[in-house]
Amino acid sequence: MHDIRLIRDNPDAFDAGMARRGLSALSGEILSLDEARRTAILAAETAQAEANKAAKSVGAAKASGDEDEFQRLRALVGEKKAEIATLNDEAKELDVKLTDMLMGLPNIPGDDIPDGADEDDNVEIRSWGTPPELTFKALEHYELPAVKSGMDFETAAKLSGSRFMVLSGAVARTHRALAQFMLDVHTEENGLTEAWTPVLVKEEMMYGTGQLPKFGEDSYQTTNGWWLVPTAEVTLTNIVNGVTVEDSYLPRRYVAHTQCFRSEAGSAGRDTAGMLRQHQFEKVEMVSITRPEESEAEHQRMTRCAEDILERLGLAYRTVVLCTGDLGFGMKRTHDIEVWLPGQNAYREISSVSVAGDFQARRMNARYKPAEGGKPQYVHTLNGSGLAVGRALIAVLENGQQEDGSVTLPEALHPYLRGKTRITANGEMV
RNA sequence: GGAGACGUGGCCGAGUGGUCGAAGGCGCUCCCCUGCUAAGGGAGUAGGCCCGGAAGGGUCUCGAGGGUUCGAAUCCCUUCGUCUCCGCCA
Repeated sequence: MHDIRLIRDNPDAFDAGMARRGLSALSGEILSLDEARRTAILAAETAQAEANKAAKSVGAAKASGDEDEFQRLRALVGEKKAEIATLNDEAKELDVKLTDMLMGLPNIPGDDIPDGADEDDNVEIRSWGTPPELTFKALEHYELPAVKSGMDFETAAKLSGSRFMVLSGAVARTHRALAQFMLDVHTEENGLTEAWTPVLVKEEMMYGTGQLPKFGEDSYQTTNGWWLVPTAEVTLTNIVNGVTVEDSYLPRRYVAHTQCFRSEAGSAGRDTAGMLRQHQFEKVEMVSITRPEESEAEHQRMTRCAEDILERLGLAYRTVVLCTGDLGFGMKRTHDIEVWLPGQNAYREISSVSVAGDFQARRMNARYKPAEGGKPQYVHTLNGSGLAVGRALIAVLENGQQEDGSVTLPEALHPYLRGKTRITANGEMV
């Protein structure tokens, strides 16, 4: 959410920021609403102050035995009551209106990110590794002989419908190994704190990180009002919801491995084959809570943490910075990391690492006490996948495919597979 | 799920209708005293919002929301959470 004071102080800069998001100038409307709100608050509080003053005198009048004055003041406060209620309602209504408006507006893109309409305008900032040169026609993951028996979409469709999968045998085990591997690297070498969180959350938390109010269709809600998290960003970031932490708490770096649930409402027909885009998937998610001055460096650090996983797995990738048109609602800057998928002959997103600045912190009211003293300040928040486990599985399978139909598994995973190194063409792990 | 208890400032803990944003203690900050890692004395020590150039003032907040009342931390209702006992359970 935006700071109304900043909009007041510099409406043009605000409008310019929104313009980069393709939104028309809104500061005029916002500021007139803000002014009406403040006028109403002033009126309500003035009336309240008068009533409070009289109410305080009532006791004194009673004590001094001045019955007339006592009755007069009683009546006065009684009269004020209705007036106050009306003024209060008005002020509250305007305040809600303003908050609703601000809650619906996206974050202002960072100065350094490219303008653009869609993903075609994203800019590559680095790449690593080279796509394997295969002497045979590369298959997609679900076509691989080694995978066929371990990835069952028909049974999944029977159980749950489309965009679900059932994994079994060597494929299921590789999937599990990947998640364990990522967690170990992040906790033992990248300095992140492991967390385990709910995947059902209160509605308020979805507002905190920005899924609501605008993107409710993308997620699932239970009949009693819980939301299924589309990413552990929701739980990990909202750990500091409503909290003022000590300076020493920062920077705080979490990593969690959770299920994620997405309706994929807007992507009908896209990536329907295989397990690239599912309603339920696993992700190892990183979240950092930082001091404001640290968040930019943290964004680089977190991006490296994600890239690190791919490098250890020997998977070629490229990292792009999203242009304004592709940038998520609550983010200032996002790095997408795209892994090479031989079966698609393309780089596909496997991680998205973003810095939100104080945008989420304002929504959550998450603050810290600066070491140098003074008022509490909003923290900055960042989140990134490290990595999407299902997609990592796809990448490992496709990049390891051999001409004989078997799959060679990355060395980094061998310890997690008790020394097994490959999946044979008939789906056996050996 | 049933029965009961509780939820106050950084912490502990008073406070059952008025002068309580809230005693006292601890902690912390500053100052004084003290020739030395002790003791003592004094002052200060929540946040949001509104007005104001500032100083300062107003308002709200005693888990949250609503109500009773001229007036609520104190009474009533709802709700969330914690604890104890019983039941159930991965």
